[in-house]
Amino acid sequence: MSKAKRVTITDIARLAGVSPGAVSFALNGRPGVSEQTRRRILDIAEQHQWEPSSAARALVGARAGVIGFAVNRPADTLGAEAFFTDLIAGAQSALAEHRIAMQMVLVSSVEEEVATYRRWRSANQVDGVIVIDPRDDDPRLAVLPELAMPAVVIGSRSSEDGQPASIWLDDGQVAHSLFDYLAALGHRSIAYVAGPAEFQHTRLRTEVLQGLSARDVAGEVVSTDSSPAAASDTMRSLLSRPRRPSAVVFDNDVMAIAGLRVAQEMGVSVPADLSIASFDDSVVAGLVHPSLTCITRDTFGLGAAAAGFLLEQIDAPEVLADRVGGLPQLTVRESTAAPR
Amino acid sequence: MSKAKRVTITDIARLAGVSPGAVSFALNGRPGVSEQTRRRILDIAEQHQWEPSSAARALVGARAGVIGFAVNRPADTLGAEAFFTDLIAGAQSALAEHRIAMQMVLVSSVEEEVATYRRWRSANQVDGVIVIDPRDDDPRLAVLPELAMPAVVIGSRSSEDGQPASIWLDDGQVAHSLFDYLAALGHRSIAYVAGPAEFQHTRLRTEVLQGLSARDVAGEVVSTDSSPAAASDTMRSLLSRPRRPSAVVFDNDVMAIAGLRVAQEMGVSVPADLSIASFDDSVVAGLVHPSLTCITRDTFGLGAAAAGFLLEQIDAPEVLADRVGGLPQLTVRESTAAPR
DNA sequence: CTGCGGAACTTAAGCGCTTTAGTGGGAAGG
DNA sequence: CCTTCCCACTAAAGCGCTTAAGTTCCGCAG
Repeated sequence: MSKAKRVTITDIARLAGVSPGAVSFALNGRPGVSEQTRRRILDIAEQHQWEPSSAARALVGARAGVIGFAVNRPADTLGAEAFFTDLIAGAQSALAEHRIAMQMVLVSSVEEEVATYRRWRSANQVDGVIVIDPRDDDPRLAVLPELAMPAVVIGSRSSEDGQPASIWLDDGQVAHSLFDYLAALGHRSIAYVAGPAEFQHTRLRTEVLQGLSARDVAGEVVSTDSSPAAASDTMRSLLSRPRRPSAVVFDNDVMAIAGLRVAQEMGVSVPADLSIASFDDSVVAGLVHPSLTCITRDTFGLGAAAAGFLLEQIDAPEVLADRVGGLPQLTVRESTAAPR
Repeated sequence: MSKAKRVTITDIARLAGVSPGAVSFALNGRPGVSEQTRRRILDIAEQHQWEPSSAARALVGARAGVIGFAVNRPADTLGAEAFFTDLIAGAQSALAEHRIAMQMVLVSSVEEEVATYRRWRSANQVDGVIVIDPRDDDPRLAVLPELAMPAVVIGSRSSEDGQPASIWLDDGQVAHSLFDYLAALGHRSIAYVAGPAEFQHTRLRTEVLQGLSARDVAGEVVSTDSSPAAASDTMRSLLSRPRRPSAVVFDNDVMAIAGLRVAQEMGVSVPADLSIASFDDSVVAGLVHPSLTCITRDTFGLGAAAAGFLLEQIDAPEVLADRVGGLPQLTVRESTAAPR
């Protein structure tokens, strides 16, 4: 097992009969070499399958060729939602063609997440980061600009000045399309089984539901930790009441499926006696019986958009205009109907 | 936004009144510094929140502090199965304490995967890789040793000499526990809706099923691309026959849920008229109605074990003994029963 | 008292790249 | 014919670390 000698910029330079500097210029598309020479160099590089060492690049303070993604969620519940994997897969698809890698790390608190960003910055380990689950008064949103770390936030909104650019999910509109639909069906008592209250989208959705009181719709919000177990418990207590809600909306598809099961166990017929819907879609949501009415978002596309946006920003840190991420749609399936 | 000057090994050396080399020795636990000095250096480092730049380390050929994970599956179906996310989450949990990051990249062919490994090696970008879905005659298994790239294979078996170490999932036993269970219930006609035939586990499971003919069990295998759509189609044609199988086993939970739905649509009662089971468990598998009998594997633990094993191997490349990864168990739920 | 071995450090080279400050030569301008 | 300028390119200095090859110095055997 001889130590495979790697080809370096010097080798390419020698082969092309130029200096390593010239190769660097050619590679990075900067002036200093003639078009003809550039082509020759690039050809030789390709022919010898040479790619610049990302370590060396990162060391001199140029691009690391990596973007970072710190996920702050309990590790064991990550797999339950398809959201992450879809998001990651989408981001990857956008990164792959640019030969950019994604570094993922699980953290267990916002503080740890911030520390991770600092570490990444000081070692020049990543060129930018994707941030999810923005909170009200989010420390991360202050740290990132301070570190001059390109970032894109996927979430409800941001856009105070000096905050990282964000892909803005119009959670208000999303909430409207679902809750309004239920109201229009005739539901006058709607329960919303939400995730942790500190997430911005939870607050937004809650506000929309409560705004429906103007239309004689009684909305009730239950905060949970987003676990299926919590969803089951909540559902059980909701259905044990003398006056049940006629529709229950869950924050994500797994919770909704858990809720659905409870309803079935308790002999409550869906959608005849109870409508169920979810703010997240997934393959299984359309596969269970009855299939679930959901807000369908192109999570894959969202990940791709976020990654693309991030790359743009790494290239031109000035441009900070927010973006709207895809248009979520209401997918009506079998689990919702007019109340009796 | 002044350019935040980063603290380097030289700063720490100066503060400790030693040379950078000494700091390096202290940091990496090698001889050359007294225990007393080592402590002092380490204290100062911590106090100034210094961590060595992984780029610089990687450049000199030492550890990159990153392990790689190239996933060769269609991007859009990744999210459907919880398997990946769980695996990744588990790996992360094992890596986090060692401050090792994981780099993930999606590839679309084995060739691309191999190319990725080569690139990683030549840029010293990762210290080792996790490989999944071993195939018969797998080119990856030959390339990795050639690259001297530490690797652990998660899969059915490997262990020809000169192949990377593997965490061995006893798919034979797994298949036995499920198929035997069904046979014991009295099923004499079992269909197995499998994934792509080139995966080793597919073959192993198939063999086990066919071995059951000795017990008068007629086994039938249908290869698919693992998509829920294929599962639905297969299920429909299976149930349209004059003589239906009395039990259908799916390669993963999403497929099983898709199959379940088809049965329900066609008015076939599960488990009274038909038993359904899956080789993969997930949260939702226990949540659908009827809940699914599954092989339950601690995927999270598997990821953690794989990552840990990989780290060991990076430290001591000689030790190559295979490992057995967790003990999968049969989780009997509502979807299986004795045939009429 | 000499010599020698080893522990505790220091020196300095070098990993593969980027980048700033040149250098040389040809074309344009006087 | 000489100057000036620009273009295409070279030279060389690092980036932050590791490591092989010293250098000191101290204790101890002879």
